Amino acid sequence: MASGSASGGTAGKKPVVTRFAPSPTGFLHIGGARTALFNWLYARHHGGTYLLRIEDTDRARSTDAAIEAIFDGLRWLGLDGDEEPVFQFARSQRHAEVAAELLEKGCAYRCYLTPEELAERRQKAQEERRPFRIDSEWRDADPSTWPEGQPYVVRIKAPREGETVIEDLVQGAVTVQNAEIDDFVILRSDGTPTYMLAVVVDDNDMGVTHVIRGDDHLNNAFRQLVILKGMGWDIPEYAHVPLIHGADGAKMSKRHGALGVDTYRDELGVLSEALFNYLLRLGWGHGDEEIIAREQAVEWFDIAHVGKSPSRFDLAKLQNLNGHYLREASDERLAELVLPRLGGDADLGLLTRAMPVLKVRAKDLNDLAEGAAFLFAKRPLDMTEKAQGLLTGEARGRLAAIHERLSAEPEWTLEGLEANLKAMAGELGLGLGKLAQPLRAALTGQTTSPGIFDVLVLLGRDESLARIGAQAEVPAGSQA
RNA sequence: GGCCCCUUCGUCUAGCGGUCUAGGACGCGGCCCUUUCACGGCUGAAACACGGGUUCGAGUCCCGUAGGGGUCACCA
Repeated sequence: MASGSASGGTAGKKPVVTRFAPSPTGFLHIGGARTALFNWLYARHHGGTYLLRIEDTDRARSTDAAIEAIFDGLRWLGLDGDEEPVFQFARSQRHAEVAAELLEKGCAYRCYLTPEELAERRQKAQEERRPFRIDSEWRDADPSTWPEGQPYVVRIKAPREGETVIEDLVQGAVTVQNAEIDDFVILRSDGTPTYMLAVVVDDNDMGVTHVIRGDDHLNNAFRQLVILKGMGWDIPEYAHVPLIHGADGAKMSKRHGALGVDTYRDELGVLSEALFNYLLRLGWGHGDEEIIAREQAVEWFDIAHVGKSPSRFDLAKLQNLNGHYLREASDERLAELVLPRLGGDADLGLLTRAMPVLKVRAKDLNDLAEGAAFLFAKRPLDMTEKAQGLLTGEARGRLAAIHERLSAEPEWTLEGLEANLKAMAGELGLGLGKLAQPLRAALTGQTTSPGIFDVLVLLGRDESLARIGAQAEVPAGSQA
């Protein structure tokens, strides 16, 4: 076999099966979430199946907390698998069997080189400034010469001549010289499988037809092909999606702002549909469309429009999108999401009623909580510096007048209050702002808030008058 | 360093040889709306990395250069 290609000959005919296969060594980060999204979307679009597999063969680095965090993140985004997730470690017996079969077929060999010997050779190669490629003397050793009772790893016997082509759905035709592919380890000396073996076996056994993953795996695909061919298994379609980079253009890592999706949800107050939409548009597009809901995404999604170049994560755009979805969300839902972000005194009913005027000026749940805080503040209100500045002696005098006038307000409705205060401004020959701004300060302790009449109505007659009175009663000039 | 991949406004992208004096979105500036802040509307600045080809014609195809990224484990 001098050359070959992986155009996924038979895979196209079968019902689509995709999979998202994170390793549970940390939270579900943004890049993983997008990979999951693309897999989910592709499966849904083609009426196929989307599976989950936890790649926990690295026992030292895998944690239950990470597994839970990943499931939690996926659930939140609505990207749970269609079937129970597969745990890779539980299948190591099967992996070992495949390694044994490869050994039997002569597609793999026992390599008795020790890690120390390897390190030595590697270093020597580096000193001589030549590329290091494993060239084990065990590759062609007769199995009868394999020493029993000594530790060994199983290495795949990779072809050394010719070239291999992968027709990647995203990257197009990618060619690699077979000489570049080394005899990588498939079974460690302790008998456990390596990732390279495990993925291939599991993808095969799970019936995966389309491998959609980050393009940091592109080189691995060529290695995995060696195993696939050795076993004579069907070759899946590959789609290597470019990575998401941080704002600085480098691969996202924990140091480069790769946050867990839980951080976007809990700390940044992002809605899941906003993150869904944002992630979808990172690296994929459909004409000029920007706002794309879940259903629409399923209908439109295709690998053909996945870009080939890496994209940078832009928080500002996510926030803008989030603002859009916030305005679209129901008041009840938002109130429930915001309630825990407020102190214990918050009232769900009032919060819900305030939501329509609160959400138009928020881009995330934190903004919403901040904007709602005045509703539940206790007297005396904390004043921001700017609000304090608004409460001049003159302003306090006007507040006293407003207090008197509003005390007689019969209805306390938006319309009534607006008419009343506008009339008052007219009578005094003042712009409405001269009344509204001090009033805003007195009622909210801030210089920005929802419309002042909305504030009055939300707070209600008693609380409004009390807050106005509290600021009006202070004698002019005595403030700090 | 070897190998692989990528390259349209600051960012995400549309563009699949002529309809591109390059479109949309975020961000940024201005204007309008307005009691504040937002929202919304209008508007402005802002890009085909560079050099060669191919072609009647190139952002779109090919090659090179530069730049960027990825990958080179008994990690995944």
